[in-house]
Amino acid sequence: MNTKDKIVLGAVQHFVEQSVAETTTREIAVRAGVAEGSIYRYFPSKDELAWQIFCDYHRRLANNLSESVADKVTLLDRVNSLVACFLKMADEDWLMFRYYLTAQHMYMHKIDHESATPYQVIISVISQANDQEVQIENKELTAAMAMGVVHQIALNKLYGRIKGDLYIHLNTVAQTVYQIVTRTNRS
Amino acid sequence: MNTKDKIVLGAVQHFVEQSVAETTTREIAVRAGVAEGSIYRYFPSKDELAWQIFCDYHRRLANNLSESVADKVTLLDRVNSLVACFLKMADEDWLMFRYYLTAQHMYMHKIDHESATPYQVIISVISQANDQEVQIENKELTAAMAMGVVHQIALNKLYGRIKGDLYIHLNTVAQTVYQIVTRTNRS
DNA sequence: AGAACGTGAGTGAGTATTCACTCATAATTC
DNA sequence: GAATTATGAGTGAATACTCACTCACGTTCT
Repeated sequence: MNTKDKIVLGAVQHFVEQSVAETTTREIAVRAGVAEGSIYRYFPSKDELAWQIFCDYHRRLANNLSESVADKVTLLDRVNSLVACFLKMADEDWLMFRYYLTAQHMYMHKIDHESATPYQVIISVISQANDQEVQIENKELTAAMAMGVVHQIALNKLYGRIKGDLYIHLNTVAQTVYQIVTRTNRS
Repeated sequence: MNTKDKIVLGAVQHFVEQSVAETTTREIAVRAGVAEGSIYRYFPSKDELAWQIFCDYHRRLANNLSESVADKVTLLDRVNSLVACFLKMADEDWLMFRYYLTAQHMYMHKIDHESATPYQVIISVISQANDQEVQIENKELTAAMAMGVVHQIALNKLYGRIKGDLYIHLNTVAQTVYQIVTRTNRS
C-alpha cells in the first residue's frame, strides 16, 4: 500500500473511535506506520485530511446511488436500487461508512449543494415519481422520512443494536421505503 | 440566571457550532459571561460538563417519551404520543436538541442501557403491540425504521432542508410511523 | 560499466502556540 | 466576619506543523 493510502487508513481508524479534533497527528502516523512529517507531504493539514476523506466518500456514495437508478424505469425498481446500493456500501467498507455517518454533522455546511449529493438523488427520484406514478405533497418531508429509515438502520448497527450485514434486510427496508414514498401525505 | 445555568447555556451554544473538543473553556466562559475558573466550581472538567449536559437531556427525553405513552392504550395513540413528544421537544428547545442530535455518536457507548432510553421506550411499545395487535418479526429492525423516520426529520431541519417548527408535520409523520409498525415484515 | 550527480519521498526532533486546569485573591452573601 | 462564590493571570503539558537531513533510486557523463 502506498504512503497516502496508509495515512488515510490510519486516520480513519482513529476518526471513528475518537473525533477528528481528539485524534493527534502522532496517533495517525503511528497507526499508519509512517512518519508524522509524511502526513504533510500529502495533506496541507490534519483538518484538510479529515475533510478530504469525508468528501471523497460523500461523492462516491452520491455517484453510486445516482448510477444505480440510471437504468431503472419504475419507482419500485429505483427505490430497490437505492436501498440496495446504500446497504451494500455500508457492508463493503464499514470503516469508511462509519466515519461518513459520524462526521456528517461536522461537514454538512461545507458541502457543495450544487453537485450531486445522496439527498439530491433521492429528491430527484421522488420528483420523477411525483410526475408519473404518485402524488406527493411535501417532497422534502417524504425524502427525509425515506432517508431516515435507511439511515437509522446503519446508525443502529453503529450503536450495536443491529448485528451483521445490513444487506440481508434489503427487502424489508426497500418495501418500507416504497410504502413511504407511494403514500400520499395527508395532513 | 444562576452561574451554573449560564455556563451550561454558553457551553451548548458552542458545542452545537463546533465539536466539544474544538470548544475551549475560555470561549465557554466568555459566552456565558463568567470567569473561566467558575466552570470548575460546578463541573470537574470540560468533558464532564459536556457529558452531563448530554446525559441530562437524554434522560429528560426518555422520561418524557415514557410518560407520554403511560396512559395510552392503543398502538395508534401510543405512536401519536411518542412522535408528538419528540417533535415538541425538538421545537421547544432547539438548541439543546441540536446538541443531543450531534453529540449522540460520542456518548452512545457511555450510556447506561439498563435505565430507560428513547430506544428502550420504542422497543417496549413495539413489544406490547406485538403481543396484542400486530405481528412483528424483527423488533429491532422495526424500531430502527420507525425511529429513523422521526429522527431524520430533525436532522434535515438541522441541515437546513426543512424549515420552521417540526410539530406541524405531526400527522404525516405519526401516520408513517404507525404504518411501519403495523406492517408485518416479509423478508 | 562505473562514477558522479540529481531527485524527492520519507523522517523525526524541534518549536511556537494553545489550552485545560489551578489557586491566590476579590467580591458577595448571610 | 465567616462562608460562599467568582475571578483571571499563571502554569505546564500537549500538539500541529516545520525543516534540515537521509538515502534509495534513476539519469547523465566519461
